[in-house]
Amino acid sequence: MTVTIYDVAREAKVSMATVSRVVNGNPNVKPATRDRVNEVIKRLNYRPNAVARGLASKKTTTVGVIIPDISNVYYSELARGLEDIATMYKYQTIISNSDNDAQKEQEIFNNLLSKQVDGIIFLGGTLSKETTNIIKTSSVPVVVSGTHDLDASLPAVNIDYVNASKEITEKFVQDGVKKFAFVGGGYSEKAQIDILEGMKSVLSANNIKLDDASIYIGQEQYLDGEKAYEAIKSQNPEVIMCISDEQAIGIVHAVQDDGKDIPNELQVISFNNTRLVKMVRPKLSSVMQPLYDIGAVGMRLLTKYMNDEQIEESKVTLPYSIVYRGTTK
Amino acid sequence: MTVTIYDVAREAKVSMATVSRVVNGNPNVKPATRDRVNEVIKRLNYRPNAVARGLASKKTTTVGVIIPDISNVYYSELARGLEDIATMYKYQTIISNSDNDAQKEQEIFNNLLSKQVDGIIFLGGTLSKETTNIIKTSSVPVVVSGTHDLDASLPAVNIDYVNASKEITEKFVQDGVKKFAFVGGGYSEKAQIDILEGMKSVLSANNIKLDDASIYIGQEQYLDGEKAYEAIKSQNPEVIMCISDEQAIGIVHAVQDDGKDIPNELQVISFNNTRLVKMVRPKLSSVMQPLYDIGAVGMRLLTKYMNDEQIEESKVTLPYSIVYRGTTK
DNA sequence: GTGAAAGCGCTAACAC
DNA sequence: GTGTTAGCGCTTTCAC
Repeated sequence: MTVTIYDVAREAKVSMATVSRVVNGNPNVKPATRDRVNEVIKRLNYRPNAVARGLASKKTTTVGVIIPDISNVYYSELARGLEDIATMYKYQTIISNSDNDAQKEQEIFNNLLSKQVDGIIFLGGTLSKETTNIIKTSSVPVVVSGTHDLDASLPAVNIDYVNASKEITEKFVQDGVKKFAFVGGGYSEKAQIDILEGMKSVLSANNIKLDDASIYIGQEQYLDGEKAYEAIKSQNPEVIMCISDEQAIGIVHAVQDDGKDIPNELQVISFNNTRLVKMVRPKLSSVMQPLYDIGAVGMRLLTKYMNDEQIEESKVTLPYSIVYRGTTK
Repeated sequence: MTVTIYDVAREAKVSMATVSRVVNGNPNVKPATRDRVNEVIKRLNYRPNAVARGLASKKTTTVGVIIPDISNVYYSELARGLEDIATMYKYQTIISNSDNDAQKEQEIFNNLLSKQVDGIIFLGGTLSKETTNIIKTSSVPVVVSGTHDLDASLPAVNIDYVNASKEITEKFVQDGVKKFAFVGGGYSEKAQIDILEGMKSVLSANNIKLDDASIYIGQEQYLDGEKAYEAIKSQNPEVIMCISDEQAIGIVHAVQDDGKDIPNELQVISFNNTRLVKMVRPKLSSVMQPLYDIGAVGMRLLTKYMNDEQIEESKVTLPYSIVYRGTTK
């Protein structure tokens, strides 16, 4: 029924080995033979069985992707970048949603290993200690994109959130801002830690306090923005620094509904830089980060590991820039 | 190095066949033997090789997903629904972006077949004639979610765009609207055809003309919304019906920048119902469609085909509702 | 209830 | 350049 390499060999009057050579582009085949084999392949509509090939060669040209939630704009942008590079290097991607749940992560990881993927890329979210440990004992290469493991020992690609946060905070301090607030939550525990670290270092250097009542940790969602504002408004912040764009947009609307003017009475800035930033009025000030590239570079790094290429640097830090749009003065 | 079924068999003093039975939950194993085997599996940390299993059993528990663009909010929502159901039925998903390009679709399709996927789900976009033909000759089941093939012969899940369009158009006609405009483009050729069909049937029944100058076909993107408005504003439409939310939001902002009041001077309604609809002010009126479910139901349908379950209906039409929010009167 | 053995479709030595 | 052969790790008859 299905055409196998054996059928092709018989029909072309060569051995399976020769057919295999032709299919795999091995140069040690006489052009005439090659042509004959190719003709038969076409005529019989032969399609190599990747599963059999995977079993024999121990390479599946498949990589696993563990992602918190593909329907989240931020992550789907990373996924697109990663997938494009994978395709470029002839890999297919098995994508699974973890909801940033440590147990699901581990199940997915084991499934991927059992499918004999050549490599795994872990996106965003937070890497739990257990997951990190399992990863470290595995023999397939793993790259982390858009987050770190807790002790930053795995190959990873990121932007420098600490610095971005410092830069922004300094700018506001120089503008005379005294009351800061921070809004985080969702999958971005690592970003949260970094951004708070940046804020706190600058603020304490300037003797400005960031008390707990001005920190809100919720969900990275639009509707949660309202809750966030509700939670911190009594502190009368002059600036709200928010990880997620979607949440920030929720805040902007909640503030406006509260009758306050943005940016004159309250400024908002976010760190995600999804396409959403331009879809609000006023446009959202944000840290521009190359989402697509974070995914793409992560996958490129993974291909290097999978092909045993020389790795200069297992940690890649991509540049960011800060764009002050309408929600800041 | 890697532990195989043979290692487990030797260690547990049984044959490979018995280990295989235990792993696959075959009941014909004495409980005592089962326990012993399970103990060894655990001790040796044995993990079945899915590739070998796939080769032997001709089932890979993997399904292929062909999607126009995973970074598009609309499609990533479908993808999430589909993936959840796949996980529930123990399938993994290989996801590839086609950019709605017929040639890429076919390449992806062939790659998936070569990987011996148990089924394929085709999302959104437009199915070209060639792709449709290839699909029809393939032996793996294929389900189409969020679009139809041109002669609607493949199993598919959709909402009834024609009716939704009629309903909306009738409402506006009753409100006395005389000048309609339509904005489409991007991946949604099928939706476009259906929506225009619905509009035209109602309009012609009411002797209202929809001339070509009031139809704009562009890209499903925010920035394209401005272009769309630029292109049709000279026609002074009272209502713009737009497939994509993102594009519709672009239109809303372009209209506002033009100094016109929404909804009093111009009304806008869209058909995608992504999360974006609530993230603009005024909130976007739109056709509510169950994106997550379109993906989920599609995958459920596919599992039925893969498991040779009874199929009552190969075409599923999911309900929609029309929500008039702030961009309509 | 359990084992032996034949494949699944391919790659990768190795020989010629 | 090309063919032979032995696996890759598992499932699946078929015996017993």
